[in-house]
Amino acid sequence: MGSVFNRIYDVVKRIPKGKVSTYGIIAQLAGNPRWARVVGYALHVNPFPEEIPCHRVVNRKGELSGSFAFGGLDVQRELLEKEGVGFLPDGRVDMSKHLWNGLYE
DNA sequence: TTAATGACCTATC
DNA sequence: CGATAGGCCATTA
Repeated sequence: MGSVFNRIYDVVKRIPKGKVSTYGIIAQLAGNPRWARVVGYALHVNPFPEEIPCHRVVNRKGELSGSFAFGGLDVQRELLEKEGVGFLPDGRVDMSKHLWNGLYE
């Protein structure tokens, strides 16, 4: 297909287990740092939720998305915790420890 | 083709 | 620190 969406999906698929990433970083890895919103839209229409780990994608603050299409924020939180991702008392993801910047897999 | 939309981000008050 | 405003881009109708 070659569209931007596919690039975004490809990047999201590369997120290692136990790591999380932000829309901005994914956009940057996809090719353009200004595709943050496009990333959100791409995941919103997520055609293959089983292959695209959108639960590992959070916003800049580390908060989980409100319009999560998997089953709710609780499910996403459990999935992340199950993968070893730590959460802060605020209910946010510990970005300083689990943030994936695309340097490794 | 034009206009509208959105799971964002940054800067400013 | 919280709230507000603006910008940004591809995709859809």
